[in-house]
Amino acid sequence: MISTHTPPNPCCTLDISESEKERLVALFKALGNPTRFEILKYLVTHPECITGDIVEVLPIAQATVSQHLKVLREARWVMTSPDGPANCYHLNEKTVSWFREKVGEIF
Amino acid sequence: MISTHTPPNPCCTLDISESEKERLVALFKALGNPTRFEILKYLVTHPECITGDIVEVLPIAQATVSQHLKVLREARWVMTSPDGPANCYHLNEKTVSWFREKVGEIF
DNA sequence: TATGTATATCGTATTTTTACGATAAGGGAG
DNA sequence: CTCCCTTATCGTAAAAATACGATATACATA
Repeated sequence: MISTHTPPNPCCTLDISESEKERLVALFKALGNPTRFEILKYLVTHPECITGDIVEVLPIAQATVSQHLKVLREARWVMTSPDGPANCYHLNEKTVSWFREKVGEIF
Repeated sequence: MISTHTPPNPCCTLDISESEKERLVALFKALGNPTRFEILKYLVTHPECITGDIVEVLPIAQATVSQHLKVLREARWVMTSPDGPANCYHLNEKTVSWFREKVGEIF
C-alpha cells in the first residue's frame, strides 16, 4: 500500500499565546488529580465552606488537603477569604469562565 | 470577629458518576502537560498527520513523543489509523464533544 | 526473503507528585 | 497575655511522571 500522507502545512496554528498556553496547561494539570477534582466539585455545590468542611468529606489527612488547596489556589481555580479563625473557599468564577471560553476556542 | 460560617448542606452534589469523574480526571491529566497540550493543539490545525510530523515539530526525542502519544491514545483524546508504514493521528471528536459537554455541566 | 522506513516499547536515570506526621502561624475568646 | 481552634508549612518517604538511547516491531518494496 502506498502512503496517502502529505506533509502538513506549517503556516496555520491556533491563535494561543505562550502565556495562555502555560495558563491552560496549569489549569488542566490542577484538575488532573482525583482529590483536587473532588474538591472543586464540592465547591461547586457548596459555595462557601471552610477548609475543615473539605477535610471532613475527604478520606485523607488535613495536611494533604491543605497542600491540594494550595495547588488549586496557585492555579487560581479557587479563592479564599478569612472567616474568623478559618478560611472560606470558593470557586474563582473568572477562571471558570476563562477556561470555558478557551476550551470552546480550541476545540 | 465571630465566624459567619454554617456547616454545608450535605445533600446536594453534582450529578457525576464515579466512572465519569475518573474519565474527566484522566482527560484533564492528559492535557496537564505542555508537550501533550502542544501535540493536541497541533492536531487541531493539522488534522491528518503522522507521528514523524509531530516529532519534527517538537524539541524532544522520538521515544518521548511516542510515549506522550500513548498517553493521549489511552485517554482517548486522539485516535490513530495506519497509513502505509506510518501512523496517522487525529483528534477523537467524540471525546472532544463529551469533554466540552461535561465542562459545561459542571461549571 | 532481505532491506529500509516509521514507530512503538524497553530499561533506566532523574525529577516531580503525593501523602503523612509534626510543627508553626494566625486569629478569637477568656 | 494565655489558651484554643483552624489551617498552613516543613521535612521526608514512597510512588508516579518524564526523558532518553537502544532495541523491537510492523509494513512496504525491491
